[in-house]
Amino acid sequence: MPAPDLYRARMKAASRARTNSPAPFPQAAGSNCSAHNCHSCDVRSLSLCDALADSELSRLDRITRRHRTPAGATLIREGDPMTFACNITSGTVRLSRLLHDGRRQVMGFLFPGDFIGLTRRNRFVFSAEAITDTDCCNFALEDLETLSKDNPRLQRKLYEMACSELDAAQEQMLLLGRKSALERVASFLLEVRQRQLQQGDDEDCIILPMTRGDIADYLGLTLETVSRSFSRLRQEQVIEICETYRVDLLDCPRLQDLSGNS
Amino acid sequence: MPAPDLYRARMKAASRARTNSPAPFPQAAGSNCSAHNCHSCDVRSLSLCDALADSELSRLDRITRRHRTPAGATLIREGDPMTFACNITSGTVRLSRLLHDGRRQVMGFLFPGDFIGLTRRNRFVFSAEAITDTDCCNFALEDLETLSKDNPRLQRKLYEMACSELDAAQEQMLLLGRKSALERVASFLLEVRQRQLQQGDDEDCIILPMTRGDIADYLGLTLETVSRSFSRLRQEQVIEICETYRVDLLDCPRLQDLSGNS
DNA sequence: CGGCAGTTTGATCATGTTCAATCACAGTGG
DNA sequence: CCACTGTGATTGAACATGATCAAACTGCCG
Repeated sequence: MPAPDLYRARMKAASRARTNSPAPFPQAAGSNCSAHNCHSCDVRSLSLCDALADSELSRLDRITRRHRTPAGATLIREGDPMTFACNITSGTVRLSRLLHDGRRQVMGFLFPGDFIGLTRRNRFVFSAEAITDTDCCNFALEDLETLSKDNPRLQRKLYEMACSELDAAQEQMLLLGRKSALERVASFLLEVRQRQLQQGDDEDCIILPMTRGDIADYLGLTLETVSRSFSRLRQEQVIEICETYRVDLLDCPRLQDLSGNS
Repeated sequence: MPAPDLYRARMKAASRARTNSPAPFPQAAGSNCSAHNCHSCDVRSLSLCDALADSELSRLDRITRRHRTPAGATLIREGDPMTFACNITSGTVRLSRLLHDGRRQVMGFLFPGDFIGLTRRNRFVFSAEAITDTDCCNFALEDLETLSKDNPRLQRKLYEMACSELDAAQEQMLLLGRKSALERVASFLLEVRQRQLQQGDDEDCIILPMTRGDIADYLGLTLETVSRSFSRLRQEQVIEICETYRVDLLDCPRLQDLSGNS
């Protein structure tokens, strides 16, 4: 059973810990994206907006359904019919898949700008759970298809997003198939750093809103092994664990070496 | 070092073993696909053809460069600039990635109809090697982009291929992250069966043109572990190893159970 | 026949898992 | 205010799965 309260506490603390914490959703709802000054885009930019000309944005607006999901709650349940796609605008989401006996594989962590729905299946094969309070924009699949039919740029954008995800998935296959526990954890820390750089947080102090168990299920390890790897990196002065969910990357070049990516 | 001669021998034997062995490339070069009666499509159907109206096929024809690669030879070297995409029309190709110290992860095996080039990177991050003699159609990336720019159906087809690959990659992440050795091997056999069903070989006797080492590097195991898993499945009467590279699936339901997919 | 590449099988080893105890921290209630 | 509780993290010890090392086997080709 998840513990929404604790998750929310973690989220709040993590949020506080960020130097320039962005305005949360309720305030941002009426604000406009810098590129288009439009309603559909959020502060952090809704990735589909980039693909649309100003004149087409109102159509996107009309098919957009905003949702807020509290930390610990479920956005999508494994097996749900795939009737909509979803764009995260704030928060962190965990995508995971279960084997019949309860073994879990976390397929990925989603941050603002990330998209759910790049699949040809007619049901979701993973569940999506909010790790922190999460805002997203949902689009009925048929609406999105209608819109993309006469929007080559939107179609192109979807294609590019799928390709990017594929690149990331292949990177993860290499990690899961061939890397040692320490290499996996080092790679993970660098991946999170990379994501947070893209978000504009340009420090070497990274926020990990997910639990050690989540990280373990993402890396194909147990939470104990993840914890031991963190400890070892700390002992070797490569990282500093400021708080459980806040890690300072003291020596990124070293971390790069340890990640196995030459 | 690869052993081209042996690979070729394996391929020939495997080919002979198929009941309805299709005509190899040299003869098929002038033949036309059933759907369009066109030059670009091969007997086994070139996936891009499906997306094009008859009138547009000549444009595809003009940018198509056919290649034959002998077994054991390299189509793409890791690090090569991504200047072209590639559609396999016959044969089997291995996509693999190396870690600096030589550990190898096989990202996938490609069969007729499969496509290389669904990425946003400007260099190939994997190498592609022909396991058997292989025919493919190459397209300069800029030509393909020009063509897809005013062909929404082609753009859509590329998007769908990327999504399919993504679904497959996520399946593989679950396998690599959470399945036991035996479950991985069982899943692999069923995957190959599924692929060969799609190719029209509707028997429970599957052909494995790749070596045990290739399979191991695909499943994140060692070749010894793969071999032992095969032996165990044989002992338990779930499969019969007719020849090294030909396996009879005696009990598919059982294999399904053993694969971990409930 | 001998050599070679690939496979199979056995014995030993090591990495990461499992089981278990303790710690840390926040929230809660007497 | 402080003990009590619950969740998650850390650390230790024993264990197991799969890796590594090694030898024998198979089939093909020269």
